[in-house]
Amino acid sequence: MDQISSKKVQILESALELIREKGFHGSPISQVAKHASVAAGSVYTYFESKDEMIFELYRYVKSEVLKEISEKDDPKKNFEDRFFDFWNNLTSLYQERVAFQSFLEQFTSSPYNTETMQLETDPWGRWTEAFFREGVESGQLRPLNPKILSMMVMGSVISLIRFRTYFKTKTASASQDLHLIPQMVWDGIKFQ
Amino acid sequence: MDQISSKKVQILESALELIREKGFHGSPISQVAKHASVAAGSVYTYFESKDEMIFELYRYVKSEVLKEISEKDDPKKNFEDRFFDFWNNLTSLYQERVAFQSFLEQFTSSPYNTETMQLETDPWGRWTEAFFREGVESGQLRPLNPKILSMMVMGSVISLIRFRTYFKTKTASASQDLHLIPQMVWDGIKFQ
DNA sequence: GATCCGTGATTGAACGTTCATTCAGTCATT
DNA sequence: AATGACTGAATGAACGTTCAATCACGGATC
Repeated sequence: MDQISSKKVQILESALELIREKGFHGSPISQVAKHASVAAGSVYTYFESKDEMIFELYRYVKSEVLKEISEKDDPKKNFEDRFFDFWNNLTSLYQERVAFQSFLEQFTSSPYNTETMQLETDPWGRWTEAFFREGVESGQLRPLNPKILSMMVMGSVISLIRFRTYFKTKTASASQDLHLIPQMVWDGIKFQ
Repeated sequence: MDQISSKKVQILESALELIREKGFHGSPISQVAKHASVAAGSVYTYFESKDEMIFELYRYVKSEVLKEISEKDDPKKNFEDRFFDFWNNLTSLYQERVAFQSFLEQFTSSPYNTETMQLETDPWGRWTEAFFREGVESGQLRPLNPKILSMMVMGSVISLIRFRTYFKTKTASASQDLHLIPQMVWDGIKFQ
């Protein structure tokens, strides 16, 4: 019953793709609707306003990321392995679904990301926090606030993806080195 | 002679502040002009269009950051000290001038950040790349492409600032741990 | 010193466009 | 025939940009 109507998802996915290409201003409802093969007016059957649509898109993307990453995590492994799984799964996901990463970045740095929005219950945020807390409690990570560890790791993932996206063509040499990044991050956060 | 007209700087600073508060859409030329105490039409004496104004703002902010950071760097010190100076100076700068960081993030993740824009000669980008190259060549950093090292460090700085901004009030405990971040980053990138 | 003129900067109302949103009408299903 | 989903043209507000009018000021003239 928590099933989201398929037309609603169609609209969200259409908005996601458009926003990746053109940003928030470059994505009028008329275009979003056209790409989703519905009429402009229909968008308002599913969302109160464009703003509300974008807030729901934010929740949607984070819930998709959570679904994907949490289901591939194996809590029975030791934490170091789980960390590299986490890293690889997240970078692959962002690589496959470029619009996820692009939308999240745009949203986060935009004024949509109000204080209210940040205080909203955030399953993905709580999951990552719990993940890193386990690392700390099992003694494999530095004894720091898991929010901070999480922030550092996520920041690196984002930097990496951005790097890959921007420097797709040139600097083939550099791309060799990219494999070393998760190790560097691990060396930074592990218990020494 | 390369002096930028003070009215032009007034407009840029006004736009910077407004964009930090309200983002690109929330910063119409009429408002930018009002905050800069000029008429809307005058903006077009200094910039061809709103887009061109935003591109110039991007160049302006990066040149200000370069000026500030490069003048405080002391190449005579050993690289580890220079790294911590770099870190502290950059975080302080972004803390003092919140609009710099906010604008750069919004710009980078927006469609303004076209391929053409990225190919433009970028003194700040070249400076940081040279900085990390020196670290590699002096044997104090891991032998990686300096672009990648630069990216990792900048990503962490940004994450830290974001963290500070968003979690200003709550989690006072966490803020103790924030001091440890540059050390963690250094442990990740130093030659082991 | 007072007055006038010319020039370039500055103004802000007006224009045309784009967009979010609405709603009267149409369609599909039962 | 009734119901509810769907449509897309119409509406009005907001915006980027233009440009005729005004202003500020330095020099020329008396």
